[in-house]
Amino acid sequence: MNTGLRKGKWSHEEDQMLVAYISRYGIWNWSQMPRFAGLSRSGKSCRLRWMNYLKPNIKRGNFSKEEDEIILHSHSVLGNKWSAIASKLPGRTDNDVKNYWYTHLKKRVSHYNKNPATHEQNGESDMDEMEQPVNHLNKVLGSVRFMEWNGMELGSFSL
DNA sequence: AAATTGCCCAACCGCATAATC
DNA sequence: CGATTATGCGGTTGGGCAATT
Repeated sequence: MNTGLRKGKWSHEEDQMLVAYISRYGIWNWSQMPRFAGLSRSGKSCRLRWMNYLKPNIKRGNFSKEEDEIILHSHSVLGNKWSAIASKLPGRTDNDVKNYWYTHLKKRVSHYNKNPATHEQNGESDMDEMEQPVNHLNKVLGSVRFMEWNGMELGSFSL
């Protein structure tokens, strides 16, 4: 049964609508919000998009060596507790950590476990180009609007 | 130049837990 | 209280792009 809700990648316009709505009314109920915001999306989809992409202060760009260390160590202690691991990394989301783990870190683990002291010396890190953490919201909203939106009390959203 | 393979990650799904009725 | 509804989490994957053949 098709519910008529959109799925898949978020368009620029949808991003705008979600941010515009949340910036005005905050987060009160994910499952009801999309119809008030004029979005043909499930609440789940909206929440995910916000949490992983549109929410302020999300760090983008490559992970630092320090972040690698924290993830590798935390994972060795906690296992696949992505949310718990991400909470140790300001600005990183659980999804990002999970993706990064599977795509970049997992292959290092056997070596890391056997030889934690030396795992650093092979220059296997992906940190080379010093790339600027592009704020995607600038593309979405334009920097002026973004600033006034980002400047408002984020605490009132309860993240 | 075209086809194939590999890599990456945004977003999905199902389920567990928490909140609300 | 039990039932229903909302949120949060982790595993998984579709599809785009890059690299390779």
